[in-house]
Parts: sequence; structure tokens; C-alpha cells
Amino acid sequence: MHDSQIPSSGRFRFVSRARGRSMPGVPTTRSPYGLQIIESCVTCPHREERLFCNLPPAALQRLSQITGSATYPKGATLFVEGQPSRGVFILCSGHVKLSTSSADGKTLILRISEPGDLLGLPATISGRPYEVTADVVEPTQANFIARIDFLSFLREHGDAALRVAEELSETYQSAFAEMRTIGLSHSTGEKLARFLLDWSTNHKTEDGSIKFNLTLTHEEIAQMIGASRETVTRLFAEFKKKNFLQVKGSSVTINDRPGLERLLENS
Amino acid sequence: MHDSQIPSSGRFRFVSRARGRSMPGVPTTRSPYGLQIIESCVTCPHREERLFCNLPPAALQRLSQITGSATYPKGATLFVEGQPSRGVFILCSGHVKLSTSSADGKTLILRISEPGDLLGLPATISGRPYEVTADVVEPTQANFIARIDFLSFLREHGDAALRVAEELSETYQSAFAEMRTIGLSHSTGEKLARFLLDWSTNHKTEDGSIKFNLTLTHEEIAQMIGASRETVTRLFAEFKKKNFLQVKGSSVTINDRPGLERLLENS
DNA sequence: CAACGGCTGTGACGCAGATCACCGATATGG
DNA sequence: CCATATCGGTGATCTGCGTCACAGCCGTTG
Repeated sequence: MHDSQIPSSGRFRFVSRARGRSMPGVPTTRSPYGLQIIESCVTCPHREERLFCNLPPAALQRLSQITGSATYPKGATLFVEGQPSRGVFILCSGHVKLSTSSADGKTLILRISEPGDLLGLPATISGRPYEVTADVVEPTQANFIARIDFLSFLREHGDAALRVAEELSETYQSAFAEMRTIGLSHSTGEKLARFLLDWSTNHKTEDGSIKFNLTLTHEEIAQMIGASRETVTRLFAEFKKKNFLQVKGSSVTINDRPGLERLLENS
Repeated sequence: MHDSQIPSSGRFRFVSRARGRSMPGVPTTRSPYGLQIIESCVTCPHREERLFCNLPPAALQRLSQITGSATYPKGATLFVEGQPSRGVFILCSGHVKLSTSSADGKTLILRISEPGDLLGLPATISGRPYEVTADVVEPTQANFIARIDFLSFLREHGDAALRVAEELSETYQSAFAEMRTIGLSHSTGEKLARFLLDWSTNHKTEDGSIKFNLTLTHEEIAQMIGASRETVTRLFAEFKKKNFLQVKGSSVTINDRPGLERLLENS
């Protein structure tokens, strides 16, 4: 199991970095691993908006000098738990699964990263190995900044360092939230309810009705809440029977949010 | 339960801040709550060493201007989960228990903080409420920096911001480690073994033999690994019977480390 | 000293949920 | 279009451990 983790250390090495100079004729090339190396992530709306907004132009230019960009196919691995940290990835599009697993193959999923997230930040800052494995679950475009470059950039630009600290705080707090649902729940039903409620608030839809896409398999949900695949299936059946929710394909509609919330309170 | 959490928001407010001026005749005063306000934490070896070493003198002076110091008796509460973040505490001496608990009173202990640790850092940086409750478990001396002061200090001194980012990374990784032991273990025995092994490496003793102090009650250990008090008691009995370890008062000696490690590997 | 409260130690019980085993439904692709 | 893989769904079984209940053991306090 977990053959997908095999791609180790240097597999997705960046062949070229955008060093400021543009290569207009060659927007993308394809690596032997089906990995696209593209020149720059100019269309990515997240880098400036979320992470390093309001930086002086000189800083932004320096940032673009040290930033590489690439696209990854579904199933690719950005980095593996335990591997020395090479640098940070900034998600531009797509989704990436962050997980950790024990010697015997049991897996715990921490988070499904979304565009705008920084991956591998704690490891890059502290210099310790990556603490999670980052698997691409749908075609993804991401920027990469090597550790040395990133650290020297932060040393030069203190305001960016503060932004990084904020980002780390949020990473911590989101991990902490998952820890709470896993550690403080009495029953697995409670954990699933917590998971669904969290997920629904993070992924609001347009019209206010609580309906969202859940592109995770039951197995993956189980790995997020620390349960077995079968009980997740059974609990979904139970929740449907109690009219807490409806499922159509990957779309989940919550009919009775108070009902789910009641599962958290009592007992 | 948890009456000790009652001291809310302003209870341990700092009456006076060390504003640079020294008050030689009045080293300590006593607040109505049995809380000692002392002039400065000059004897604290941790602030400069661990956190803000190598800062320029101007920065250090500014830091001492915004830093207040106080001692807390056993049972005091530095801050409570959910309360708006007022600032960070820097532990100088003593131990502080960081915990979170659910509506029905179940408690999960995240960490026993040690001298040198920063408490409330993620909340202070991100501006969200404290995510844990900090209870003093033995008489403690701590510095305090109010949120506004701390943030403006970090904005002025980028190198300090980077140090804060490193600190946050380690906080994250230590929380992550606990999450792994709770989430990836098959049995409670495995969790306790993991806990003891972690604890023993973090609290090495002088002579290399694996012997350390464990000033936690069985109940607290249970709350650290997500188990019930009784099973912790039973597991300790089992471990003693199998000669994995010895217990004398609060001192634990591990005789058979490989034996404990074997509990992690198989199944 | 007696009385009390917090901690450890143990027996008995029951059940939530992990595990195993299997089956149908739905994609994927050669 | 059939082969194969992945996913969802369900029953039967069995056990780890949470829960309850109670009993000795301190250290503290009046």
C-alpha cells in the first residue's frame, strides 16, 4: 500500500527557475515524469493577494526571481514525510492532500490544501524534515521557493516574515481543530458530524443553503477523522436515514444542521 | 469541574509595566490575588538565549520596555480557551499545562510548557482567541508582552519576526507529534508507550540511564493520550509486570526501552 | 487524631466500532 | 466490449477499553 509515496527526494526537482528573464516562445515544457515546468505563475491570483500583499515592489521582484513554477498531474507527490525540507510550495490551483502514516500503513489525513495555501512551511522554517506527505489529488499548479532563497528573502524583508508567522499560526490552528475533533469526541458519529460541519462552513456555496462538494472517498474521510471506512459508510447511511443530509454523487446537502449539532452536545 | 478556569479576562492583569526605569527598593509587590508583580525578569536565562538571541541592543531595549513580568501561584490561569488574545507569555520558570476541553468537560492536554516556551503565540499573531487554556501547575514566573506592543515590535524588527516564525513551526510540529500518537495508534498501550518514549527523550537525565520525573497524575496522562484514567493505571501495572519500567513516586525508570518500542511496530 | 479530598488500584460489565468477508455498482482503458 | 480496479454498502463477529462502583492510601487541615 501507499506505493504513491515512493517518489522520493529528487523526483520532482525543478529543472529551471524563472530568473527574471522571460522565455516568451516556450511557455511550458514537459518533464520525463509528465510534469510540466512552466515559466511563471502570472495567472495565479493568490500569491500576492493572500500571502505577500502590500510588499514593496523591490521585494515582489526579488520574490519572483526566486520563485519557480510547475504543474503536477493527479497522483504526483510534492514531498514525502521524513524527507529533508527543500522549500515551500505555494498552491495556485488544484488540491493537495496532506497526510502522515505509521509504519504499518495506517494513514491520517491532516488537510486538503487549497489554492493560496503554503505547503511545507513549518519544515522549511524550522529546517526539520517534512512532517507530512503532500499528494496531488487533482491537477495542480504550484510555485516553489527553495529553502535557502526563502530564508534569505525573509531575513531581508521583515514584513514578509511576519506574514509567514501569521500563516503558520493559521496552519497550527487548523491542525489544532482537527486534533480537537479526533481527541475530544466520544463517538465516531460525533467526529463525522464535526467534520461535516467544519467542512460545510469552510466551503460555503453561493445561495446560503448548505450544499457543498465532498470529493473525498469514504476511506479518505475515515482517515481524516480516525475511523474505519466501514463505519463512515454506515454513519452516512444513518445520517441519510435521519434526514440530516442528502448525497448526490460528490455533492452533499445538509438538511438538518441543528440535528447534526445535537450530536456534538449530548453525551 | 474545571473551576480553575473561572478566572477570566482581566483577572491577572498587569498592574505595572517595567518602563525602563528601575525601582530598586521595591523588587516585588503582591496583588490582591496572591499574584506577585515583580520589576523585571533579569534572572530569566531564557528570554535572550532561546527566543531573541542576537538581536541588536536597541531591539533588546525596546523589548524590555514592553515586557512585563509576574509570578503565578499553582492553580492560576494565564488565559482561557476562547478568550480574546491579549498577548504572549514567556515562561521563565515553572510549568504550565496547555489544554482544551469540550462542552461536556472532557479534556485534552496538549503540552506541559517549560521555561523558555512562548505561550499564546499563535493566537497573538493571528488575532484569534486563545485556542487553549493555560493553567499553572507549579509556581511560575513569566514575562508578558501585550499583543499590540508585540506586533509593532515584530514589525520593526524583522529578525525577531523570523525567530517567532521558527518558534511557531516548532509549536506546530510538537502538536503534530501528539496528533500522530493519538491518531495513528491502534491500541491505548501503544499510545502510552509512545508517550513515555517521547517524554523520556525530551527529559533526559544526567547519566544516560533512562530515568525521569513524571509529575503528572494518571488522569492527566490519560488526557494527554486520549484515554481513560483507569486504563492508564492498568497499563502502568502491565508495563511494570513486564519489566518495561519502574515507578517510584514521581520518578520513572525505563528498564527495557526496546520492549516499549516493540509495542509501536507490530500491528 | 479524625475527617476529608485527591490519587491509585481492581473487578465486572457492556457496547461501539474495528475487522473480515463478500457483493454490486460504477469507472477506466486496452 | 469485456477485464480490472476502485468505491460503496452490508452482515457477522469479537474484543479493547470506557464506564461504574468501590476500596485502600496518602497528605492536608482543622
